[in-house]
Amino acid sequence: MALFVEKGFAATKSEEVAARAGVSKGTLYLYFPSKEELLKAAIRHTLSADIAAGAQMAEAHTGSCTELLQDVMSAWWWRVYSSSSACIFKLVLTEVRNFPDIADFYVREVIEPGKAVITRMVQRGIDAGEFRPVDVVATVHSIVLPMIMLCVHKHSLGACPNMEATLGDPELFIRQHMSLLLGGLRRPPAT
Amino acid sequence: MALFVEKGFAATKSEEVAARAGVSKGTLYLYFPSKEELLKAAIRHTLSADIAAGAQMAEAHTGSCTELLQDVMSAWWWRVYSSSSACIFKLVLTEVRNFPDIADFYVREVIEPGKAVITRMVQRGIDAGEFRPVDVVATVHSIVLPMIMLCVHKHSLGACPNMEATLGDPELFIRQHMSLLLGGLRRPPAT
Amino acid sequence: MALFVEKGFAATKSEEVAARAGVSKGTLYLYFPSKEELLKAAIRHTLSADIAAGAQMAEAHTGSCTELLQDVMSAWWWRVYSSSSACIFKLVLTEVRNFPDIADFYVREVIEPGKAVITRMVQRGIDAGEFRPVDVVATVHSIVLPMIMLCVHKHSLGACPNMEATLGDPELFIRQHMSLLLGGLRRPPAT
Amino acid sequence: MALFVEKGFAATKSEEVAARAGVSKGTLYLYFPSKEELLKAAIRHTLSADIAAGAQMAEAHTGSCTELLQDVMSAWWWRVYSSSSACIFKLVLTEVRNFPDIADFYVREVIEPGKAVITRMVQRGIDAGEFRPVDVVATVHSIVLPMIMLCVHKHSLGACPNMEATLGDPELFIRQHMSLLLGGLRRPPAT
DNA sequence: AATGAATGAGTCTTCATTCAT
DNA sequence: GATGAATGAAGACTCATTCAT
Repeated sequence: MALFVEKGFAATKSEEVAARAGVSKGTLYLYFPSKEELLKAAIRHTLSADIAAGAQMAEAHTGSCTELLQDVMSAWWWRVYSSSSACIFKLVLTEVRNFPDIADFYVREVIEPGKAVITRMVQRGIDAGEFRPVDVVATVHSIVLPMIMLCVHKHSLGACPNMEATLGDPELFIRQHMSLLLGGLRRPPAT
Repeated sequence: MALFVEKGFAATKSEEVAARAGVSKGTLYLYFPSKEELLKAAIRHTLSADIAAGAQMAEAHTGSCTELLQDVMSAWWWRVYSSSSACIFKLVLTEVRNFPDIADFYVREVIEPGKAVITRMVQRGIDAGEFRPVDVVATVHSIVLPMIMLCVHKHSLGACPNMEATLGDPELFIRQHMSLLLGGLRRPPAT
Repeated sequence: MALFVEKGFAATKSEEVAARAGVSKGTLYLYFPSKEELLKAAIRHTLSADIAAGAQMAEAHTGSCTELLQDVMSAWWWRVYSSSSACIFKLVLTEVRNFPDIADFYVREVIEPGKAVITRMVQRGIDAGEFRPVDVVATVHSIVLPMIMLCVHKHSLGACPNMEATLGDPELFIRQHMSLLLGGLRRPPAT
Repeated sequence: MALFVEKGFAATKSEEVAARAGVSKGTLYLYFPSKEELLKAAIRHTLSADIAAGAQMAEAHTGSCTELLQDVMSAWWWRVYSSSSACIFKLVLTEVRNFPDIADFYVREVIEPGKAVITRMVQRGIDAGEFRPVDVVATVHSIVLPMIMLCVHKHSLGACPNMEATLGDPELFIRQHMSLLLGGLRRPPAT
């Protein structure tokens, strides 16, 4: 993963992958029939339990929906951002046009479950009268797109020398982002 | 550009580039000393007047800052998203770790001018008492990161067969995104 | 051809072929998409005019059928044996099971035309009352199989050091072979 | 043997040989120091008793030399053609140039004993006044070369799909071949 | 004795780059 | 200026052979 994310699939040599894995070139081909299958296996393997974890965290939460989005979303995002899953986003964005099978898999395993969790949070807030009756889909995108963008950035420009600070402190930003969005989302107290 | 964005630098053959340009392989090397320089030239060339245009549109605007952000930002973003500049984001994300020179150039020519324009809009709103005294940098990121993400998506997953609709209608989303943010940004009318 | 015949397809390196042809490895792949296609092209190219020549020689012959078979067949065979076409037989025998397309081509271009020429000679002799009414197909095989075997031998055991003489003088053998067969073929003079 | 004959030495993988033998790759190397030695062992092992059998059959025969050649030769040939020894001819033809040790062995164990048996049969016929005083060596070749060619064919073109019938029925052919040769060989009855 | 995971030298094939025309 | 044939360094992949178990 690290090499594919850093250099891209085409620019990564199988020998480098083998070396990084501490085995020989031949050993790679005992376990994966081609470099392409190795990539797909790496992608599949990385998407561990992070999404399921988000759903669980959301279920377990007791409290207002505002707190739910503010606290649970931030915590979940930070977990993903800090983990090795974060690089999936850059990798898929980068390679999906050359390997279209990745698209189906990614949509099914990442995008849809991820959106479902957040959609439920937002919908719950609307149903409870805590949020204004906004367009749920657009709201979900307003919430997650910056989060994904930070993950992509971390493994792209943010991983270049002297570029770490380009987007500032990510954790702080996400808190303020959620706070700004919740400001627009919350129903104003009835006068 | 089209080929580099679609396949990535390493997977794009000079011969394809030549064919797409309607010249021969040799001709490419009359104008560019190497494939790498060709990439850099393509990136430099693409960043036409779109950023300057944003600044001008902002200067020319008369009206409230809310309208400024809602109307001018949406229009500017749409202009970029629809133009061939939109692919720059995906290309840079993809290639910057292999060609770190691109980083400086991109930060200097794209990120900083772009942020400056938006920062000025937000700051103006705060100074005018129209917006709450939020963290300006974070707010700018909340505004632009989804916009960049849509551009990236357009040339990545969104360009894969049967994936066009994954993020819904982008223009509609941006309007709702700005509206949600402005809801959180506007100072509540004093009671 | 020389290399494929000597070492076999699988044991011949494309680099050797290129070197023998006086070009670089890359140049080979400008003209042939793969080593396999190179083999097929080599086979197709070798089957020059030798078969047509046999037919012409047979047509042009005036004289008894005994002379026709004795003289024309020997001359034709010698022509093939001495030419670079002779190696085709060994090459096809060796490689046909790995590349079954070669089979159709070989049957169509070599076996069938070759048999047709000889069949006509034998049939003419029978029709003229010069030969006994033998099984024509078997007779043709009795004539040609030793001839082909000599060609195969020339490029196989016969090309090994100190093995040149294993089958004796081929030209002499073919004359005696034809003479023996004609002894069995000719109708005994009516008493 | 089956695999070496089918694909050739270079294109046969040791793993396939092991699988066909029902053992593991490692086990092969317990019994043979290298793939090349495995080939040589296979060749040596195949040449069982078939040649000695021919000599015995010839010795045991009582009757005219014409019958000897017609009956014993045909029977002997059929025995070889039908046995697994038949593939030796193709294998040696194919591999002898890459492994010249095979040549000596083959000449000593196959060619010379085989020729000796037949030479004796022909010579006996001449000495008995039954055959004309032909060139014995050439006659022996006229007899055996088509026989060997049929064996080679069986494991080459003849083993390709839809090519089984290319040379017709081999047993029938050999009988007619011997009959044709004997026609040329027999001394005409004195008038 | 038997195994099969691991190795890395060796091979086919690609493609950025050059240069004679 | 434009071309495209030629090059050869580089990379994916294979497979004979080894060796710890």
